[in-house]
Amino acid sequence: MDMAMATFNSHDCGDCPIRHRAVCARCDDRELDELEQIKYYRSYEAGQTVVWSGDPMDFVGSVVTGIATLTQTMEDGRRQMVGLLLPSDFVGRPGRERAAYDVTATTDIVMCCFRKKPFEEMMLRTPHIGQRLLEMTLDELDAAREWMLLLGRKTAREKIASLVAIIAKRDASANGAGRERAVTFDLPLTREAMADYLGLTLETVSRQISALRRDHVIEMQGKRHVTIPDMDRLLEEAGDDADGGMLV
Amino acid sequence: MDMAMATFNSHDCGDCPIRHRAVCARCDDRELDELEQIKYYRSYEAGQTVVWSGDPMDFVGSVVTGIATLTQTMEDGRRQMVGLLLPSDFVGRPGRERAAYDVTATTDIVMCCFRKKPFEEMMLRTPHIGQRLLEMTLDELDAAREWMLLLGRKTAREKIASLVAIIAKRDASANGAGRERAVTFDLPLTREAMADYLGLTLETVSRQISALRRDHVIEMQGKRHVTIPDMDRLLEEAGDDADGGMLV
DNA sequence: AGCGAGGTTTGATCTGCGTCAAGGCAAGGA
DNA sequence: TCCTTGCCTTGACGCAGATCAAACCTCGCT
Repeated sequence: MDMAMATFNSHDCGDCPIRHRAVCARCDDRELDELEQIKYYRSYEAGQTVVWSGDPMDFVGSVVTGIATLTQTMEDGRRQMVGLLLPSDFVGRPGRERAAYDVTATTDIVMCCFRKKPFEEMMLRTPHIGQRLLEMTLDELDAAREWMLLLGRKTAREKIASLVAIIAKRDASANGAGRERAVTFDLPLTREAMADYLGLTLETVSRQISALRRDHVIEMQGKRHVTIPDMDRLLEEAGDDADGGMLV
Repeated sequence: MDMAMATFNSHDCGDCPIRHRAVCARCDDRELDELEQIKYYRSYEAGQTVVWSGDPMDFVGSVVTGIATLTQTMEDGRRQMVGLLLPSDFVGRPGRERAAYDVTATTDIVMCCFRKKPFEEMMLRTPHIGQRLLEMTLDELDAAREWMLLLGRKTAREKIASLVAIIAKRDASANGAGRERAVTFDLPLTREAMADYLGLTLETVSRQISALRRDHVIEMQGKRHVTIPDMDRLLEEAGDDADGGMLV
């Protein structure tokens, strides 16, 4: 853990603690200086909307701390979350002027943003930024496709188990955790947000969480704090293969 | 239409008729020559598997003619299609050695492939290939997210209408068609493949197609050939906003 | 302490789609 | 010509999850 923090600090891009996983991961000092010119921070409180779908969006950026979501809404109000943005995830698309989705802060967040125009110009001059962005986009595409399997074919119980497993995994890797038993963390989403992510109603989410608790697949302290006594058991409930389904 | 064919031929990459939309879209003559060195064709018959998930994959490439699918399978056999590959769509991921999904030909197909290693090297030397690949990947990501909305929130009827609309649209743009009424085309998928795409069973697919036919949203000649008397009506049934939901 | 709001849980009931089962249709092979 | 095979359609029935409804818990505010 101490090691991990040390790594964070020695690799910052200006003062972003996420540089080693972000778009500027492979930039040298000169390039970081150049990015610094067009960089600024934005912060939002839990519940605030960062951008609305269809609005002009003149920046791109990464989440530094906190959690945001990407959602799509139909005219009659049905909502589907299409992305969960955890620290170091990238938002915005070079070459597009308007946001395609609603971006909402579900906890207080800080984002490290670059003005879009100069960022695009720099991308053209600095191929490895584009390459890094391609890698990140391909990872996102894989995540989206894993989610399609979940939405199309998994049962409500499997959906909940999958979501808990994913948050546990991301949380563990963010905290540099190893192989210890009894993983523990907070659910950063309301029941309603989970429902929007999983293609369920909030009542079904609540019932299935209760059921998993009753069956000792998860334990809960209060409504948000989760402990996982046996990660393999959880992954089995999620219907994933043992390694969690992701090729690296 | 004649114009369109002329355009195809004057832009070929070697003899790929899809060059203007493929990864080599912005290559100059020297670069095309270089690609030519590492290029070869593969063809498969309807029903054949191109690669199995987890198998080593030493090439990347584009579909030239025909239609292929990307599917994911759970251990108990539940299947979800996660991508539909139409002519000009790209397959394979630079930087990964094994396929993450099953790739299957649903019609006879021809693919234009590049050996992966030299392609990756050329990508490093030729930034605009990577940029083009990024554009294509971002488009795929948008398509995947639109599909997440469909899988998570649409009814069976809306799912079928959406699928028909998407095939109609892709087909129309491939054939350079304009704004004429009464769009007509073949469904390139079996009922079972549609079910795998839509997160339904084949019986439900069949029933909903019958229902849309009964309600004159679509007309059918035989089991595969479709005519759409009123595209706006179809899009309404699909639950999309008028323009089809996609920002460009 | 009392109150209200947002989030959560739980119960009762309904329904869209899955499951199981039986046939239909067209093409190809003997 | 008949039989097989693959694909599609239709019907009957059941269930997982949606919908409607009520109440609870935990804050923060007055």
